[in-house]
Amino acid sequence: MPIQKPKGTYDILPEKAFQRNFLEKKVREIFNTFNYSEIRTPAFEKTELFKRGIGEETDIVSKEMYTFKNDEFTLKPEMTAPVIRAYIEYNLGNESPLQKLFYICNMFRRERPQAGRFREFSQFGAESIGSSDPYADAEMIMLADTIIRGFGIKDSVIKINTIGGAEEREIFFKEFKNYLSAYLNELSPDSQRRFVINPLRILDSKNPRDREILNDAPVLYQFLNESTKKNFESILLILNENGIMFETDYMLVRGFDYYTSTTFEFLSDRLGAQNALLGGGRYDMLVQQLGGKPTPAIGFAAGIERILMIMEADNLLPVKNDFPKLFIASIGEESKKFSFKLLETLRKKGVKCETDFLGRSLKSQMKEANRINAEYVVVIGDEELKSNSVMLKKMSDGSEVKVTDTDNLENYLK
RNA sequence: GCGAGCAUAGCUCAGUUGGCAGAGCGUCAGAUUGUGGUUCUGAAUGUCGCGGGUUCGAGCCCCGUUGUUCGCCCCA
Repeated sequence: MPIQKPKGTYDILPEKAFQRNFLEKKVREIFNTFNYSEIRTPAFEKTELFKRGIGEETDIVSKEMYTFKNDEFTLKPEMTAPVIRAYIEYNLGNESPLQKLFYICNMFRRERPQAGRFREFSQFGAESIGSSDPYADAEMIMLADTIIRGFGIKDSVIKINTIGGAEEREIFFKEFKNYLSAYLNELSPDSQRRFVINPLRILDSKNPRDREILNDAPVLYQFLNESTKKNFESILLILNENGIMFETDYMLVRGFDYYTSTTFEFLSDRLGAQNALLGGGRYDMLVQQLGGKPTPAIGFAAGIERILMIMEADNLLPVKNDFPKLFIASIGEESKKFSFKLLETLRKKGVKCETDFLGRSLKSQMKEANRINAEYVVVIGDEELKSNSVMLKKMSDGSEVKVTDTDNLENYLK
């Protein structure tokens, strides 16, 4: 039995690699325009980081992490905790009161694979650390919006909510649980479980009966402080003033414990059962929680596979088109020697070119040149060696020109 | 962790009540010996996912197993 790739992973073959490079290049350009700088962190971290950062009770930490070496280390399941760890470790807050960082990297979660869900997957994301200004929230959402629209994705909907701070939520939970306790038996088994572990997640339930019950439930927003609400209103106003289309959704909840106040998602209904293309929010307590000074921060992460999925469906991805400029065909040993030298000379000058390595007939070499979409072909045979000149053929129209200055062949490859 | 579907050539897939393993695309070669694309001719490539069972006979039926896809959960 040949060995296969691990479950939930994928190989990126050349055609796909080309598309991902295209996507990453575009993402980098936009991050750069918004003055975000790239940060890279190790593929694995101390397990403790994620336990403290994401929350021990979350599904990810409790059952989806790839942990090894006596539970000491874990392949990163998300990027915010590692970025904040580095922020604290290198005192980046001292270097500058506002750090704007972005990343593009792979992450690991031991989930059952599904449409748009993998065990090793890629995200790009940004973290803006140091500001609690509503304009920082707005910038983050506009940055995400610029990237998503920049890809030509049109039907993604932005949903925004605020979930307040821990104290505000405590008050809400009291009322919320009180209300739900009357319906406890009617709730779905999942929601009954959530009732104990993480009541906030019940707001997210897809179960129809759960949704009915939620219709008359207390709304979190009403339990938030005036300042929290005011801040949220400011963000919405700024977005409006800048032409960003969004919907507020008081049911929007996110999976990690570190979120406070603003949360947002970019949704699409074309991702199978998954619907989030991008998700993020404010996490004003995390830096402190991980041992740093109290520092407000906000960020987002976007699923690259999910974005590619939509772009593929909408024909927004480029086809690999980095073809060789020249194919050098040769006939016989002597000419092969000469051809190989010519190949090397041109490559040193930066010309993308190719020759035959299979000892094939001239006809086959021509076919090969055509197959790889070489723009030009030269045939090197005895005649060419004798006359020290070559016929340069343009494949698109079959036209040929005689070139005697073979040392500077690149000048004729227009 | 739970549920459902699928597994035949490199790719996409046919395969009849159980009776010789197939097509299209791709790959390779040739169409008078130094010029591609179009066309024509030909060729190679399969443990029918794997292991059992039923049967004179299994790609097809049954059981198990692995992989995969989709959904639940969760998330990007």
